[in-house]
Amino acid sequence: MGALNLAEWQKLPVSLTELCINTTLRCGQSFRWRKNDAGVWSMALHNRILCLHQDLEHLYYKSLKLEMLPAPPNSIPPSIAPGRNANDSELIQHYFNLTPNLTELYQEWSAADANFAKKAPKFTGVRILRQDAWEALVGFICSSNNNIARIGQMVHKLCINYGPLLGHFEGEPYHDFPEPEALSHDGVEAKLRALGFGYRAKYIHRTACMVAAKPEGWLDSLRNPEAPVIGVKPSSGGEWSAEGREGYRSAHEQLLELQGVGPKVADCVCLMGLGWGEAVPVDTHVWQIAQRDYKFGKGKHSSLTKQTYDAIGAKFRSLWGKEAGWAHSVLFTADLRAFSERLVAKVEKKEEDIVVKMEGDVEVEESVVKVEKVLEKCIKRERDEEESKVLEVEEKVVRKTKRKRKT
DNA sequence: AAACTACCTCGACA
DNA sequence: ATGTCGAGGTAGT
Repeated sequence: MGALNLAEWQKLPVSLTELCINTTLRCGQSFRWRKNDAGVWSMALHNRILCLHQDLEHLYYKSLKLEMLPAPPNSIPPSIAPGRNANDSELIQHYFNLTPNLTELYQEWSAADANFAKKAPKFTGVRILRQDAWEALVGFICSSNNNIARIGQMVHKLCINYGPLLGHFEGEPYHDFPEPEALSHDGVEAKLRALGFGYRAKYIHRTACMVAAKPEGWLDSLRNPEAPVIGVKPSSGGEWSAEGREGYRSAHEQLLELQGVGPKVADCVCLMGLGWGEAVPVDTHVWQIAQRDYKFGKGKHSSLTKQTYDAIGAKFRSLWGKEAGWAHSVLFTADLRAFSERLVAKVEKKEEDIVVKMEGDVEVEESVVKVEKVLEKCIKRERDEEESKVLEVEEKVVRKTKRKRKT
């Protein structure tokens, strides 16, 4: 751990069950956050470089003083009302969507759904961010047929090549996310292809052209009025129904007109960029969850057609209610490969103990390595199965360890 | 409507 | 060492 002088930071009292940035910032909602060895998260956001750190009781934050040139490069900070400059505290409350009581919501979802109650306890503090809608749109266009690591690389390349430079932190340049106009010029598609975007290059360029051609503020006009940009008073989001509110359905429909935007991407933008909590993006993970835990995958809904897609969303909305997309995100996170180690955390602890005890014994170290490989396979094979089965695997692996140690 | 197929790239795995 | 596979889908038949 590096020397973190947290006394210099601002802080907000937040429990890990209300917000866990370590999970929330890695679960594939946002693709731009970086974490250093000292446990500091950082990202360029709204004309500043924001740094975060979290412990058991507080979320610490500070934004870097930028030795910036007179004119801010990007005169239109996204998600903030024109002419208004949010302070760090406002920005964090807004970005992390801190108003809803997540602990209470988890309780409600658990009471309504035994499967949620079973899966959620190891994945508390997963909160839906309020990201800039345009950034979310482009990020999720990149997500098609892709993995989270590469999406992050692609978004990073977009910022480096087209986004305004805000400053440096720990020797690294920090760029804001590029505006639609910056991605709408001729030659962008070719360059993005050269940068490794593949077929998504065309989608990004064409969508940027379409959005740039719309009236200023068009994307934010699709927001849930209950979750407006900073500086605008919230108003009613409309009447609730299992199909979703009218405003949500309208936003979804309009997003579908953009290139590279299908139902899943549109729902991601609705949920994470436009504040519509009932949006339920159904991707391959969620489709698998729906089949495994919610009886989809048979008869009428044997494949993921548009009709099945809508039925899954309606099912989850009727089960979890107005913030169904939030609950869905918890289960999605629980299924992510990147978090599968959490299901066997105890084993890893034991491994560490063994290594420490037997330090200096070459033979044993080798056997430990072998066991780790076995563990990996177990994790991969078992990650979709019940926790009880994972526990069985734990015991087997531990016994194997002991045997190998003796030989 | 539903079912197929092509689509870029990259790291993991055999 | 080289081939195959699949990753948070979408657009076009």
